[in-house]
Amino acid sequence: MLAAQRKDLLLDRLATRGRVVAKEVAEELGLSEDSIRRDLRELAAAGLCQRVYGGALPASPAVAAYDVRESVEPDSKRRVAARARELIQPGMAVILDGGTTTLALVHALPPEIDCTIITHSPTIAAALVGHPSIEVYVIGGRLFRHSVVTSGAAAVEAAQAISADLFMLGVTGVHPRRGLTTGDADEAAMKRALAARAADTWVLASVEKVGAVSRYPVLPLEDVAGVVTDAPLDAAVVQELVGQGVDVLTTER
Amino acid sequence: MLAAQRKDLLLDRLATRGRVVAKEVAEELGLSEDSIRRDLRELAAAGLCQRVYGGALPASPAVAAYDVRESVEPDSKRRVAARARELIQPGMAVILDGGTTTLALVHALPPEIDCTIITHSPTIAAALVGHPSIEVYVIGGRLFRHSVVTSGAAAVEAAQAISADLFMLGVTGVHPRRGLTTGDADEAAMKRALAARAADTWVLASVEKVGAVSRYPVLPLEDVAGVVTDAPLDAAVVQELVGQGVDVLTTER
DNA sequence: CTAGAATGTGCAGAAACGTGCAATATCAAG
DNA sequence: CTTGATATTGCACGTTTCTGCACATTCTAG
Repeated sequence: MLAAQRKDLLLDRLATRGRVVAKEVAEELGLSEDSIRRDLRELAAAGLCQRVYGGALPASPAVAAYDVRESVEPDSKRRVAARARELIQPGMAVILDGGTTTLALVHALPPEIDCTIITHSPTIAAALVGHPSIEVYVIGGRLFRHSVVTSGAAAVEAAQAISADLFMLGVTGVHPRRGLTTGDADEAAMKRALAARAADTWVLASVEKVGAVSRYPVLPLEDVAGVVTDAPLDAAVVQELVGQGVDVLTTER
Repeated sequence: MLAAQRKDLLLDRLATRGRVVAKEVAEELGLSEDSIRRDLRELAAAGLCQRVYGGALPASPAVAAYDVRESVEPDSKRRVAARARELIQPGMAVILDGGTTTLALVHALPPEIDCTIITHSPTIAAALVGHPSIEVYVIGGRLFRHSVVTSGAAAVEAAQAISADLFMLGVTGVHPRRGLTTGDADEAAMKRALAARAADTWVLASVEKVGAVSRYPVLPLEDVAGVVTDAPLDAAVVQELVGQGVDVLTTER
């Protein structure tokens, strides 16, 4: 086992299990705790994890991540959600991605609206209980902790069985040249699978996402109907998007 | 369980339940109250909580509004959950039914337990995000509002693809002659489908369910491994259940 | 006021840690 | 193929941290 491989494994474990115990990994890989601790020390120095007594935790704790994200730009998310809500008409079938912005969209929906919502996010599904006239369909599969959605092979397969008018897509990066990106490969594939099942895909991008780029590509900008954002219309990045023929809905009046 | 993780857990509990009782957490995590108290002392020193006799409260009183939720959750459900938790061993695959009792079971689970949980309840799935070492699998389908679980043909079909060691079943009626019953026909069918996928089915029945009968039959008592309840062992109904060969686990010591 | 529970402190054993060092593996140049 | 430089790994040892217990003290309910 190469040292670099081992570090990847450690990061992977941090992402999926939320922690690494030095003793456990050492035993599992058949080498000394010293080596594991050395790796963790280097990862921590690179800012990729947080060392604690006994092992390490994610730099941005996977569990806390969701709560923390909820507090990032809440006003911006609410404004984007309010604008995106106008795209949803009675009778439509809409796929909602996971994430805090789409959750804000649920809260922004009129309680009496009559439509079908399909989602792979347990959080979104639970939030929709308060809307009795909405028919809710949950896409099952393995739960991916970081953003609290189902993904993986089973989820993609389940997604093939549905079709919808709209897909409200959340990503962590919207960039004029790099397109739409997110932080996890499996999640990116799931988003693509969902986009393929909807007639139109709209991207919800609160202000901090516009111009950002994450590691894994989701879709090129040509494949979406447009972007709903809170970024000022005259910002350079927004103008660049418009210049590429992307339909940009802003919250400005 | 890492010490740093334990502090995260304490903060999480403070945020979601509005309080922490040192004795409870110590028992749950299987370590001494001293350690919990030490943690709480340090968190208090960092201004992250407020120590009180017996445990701690959130530092900011705004969060304490959730205290209400805690008090409406009947102790009976918590006791049943604590007893049922002992049936779950590391490495098992467990199907969790929806409902408040199974949700209490999730809260009672040791955070570091290493097992697989399969559920058709988005609420349960979302609650399990706090348990990084548990692999969570969500059964998709149409959302049935009353108890916030997926059911219907698609959900039953998805359930066929899984198998488990245990099924923790929640019903609204446990009766010596009428067996297990619930309030919705579709939901009853879903519960049957799940029971068929597990080696053993245990019924979680808080005190008000024992002796009650609802409209739709779920399973006969012969088909379950046993009942976990909070009802007194010497109650007539419980004796009648035992007389029928039902294995009854009570919370009495 | 009193009994029982919760608390703080000091202490000791166990576990984890960092550092220095030696053995081994890897690799490039000669 | 050999040699020397470099990196990796495991071990030893002294240090730090964590944890549970004992005991004296403080707090709360009745």
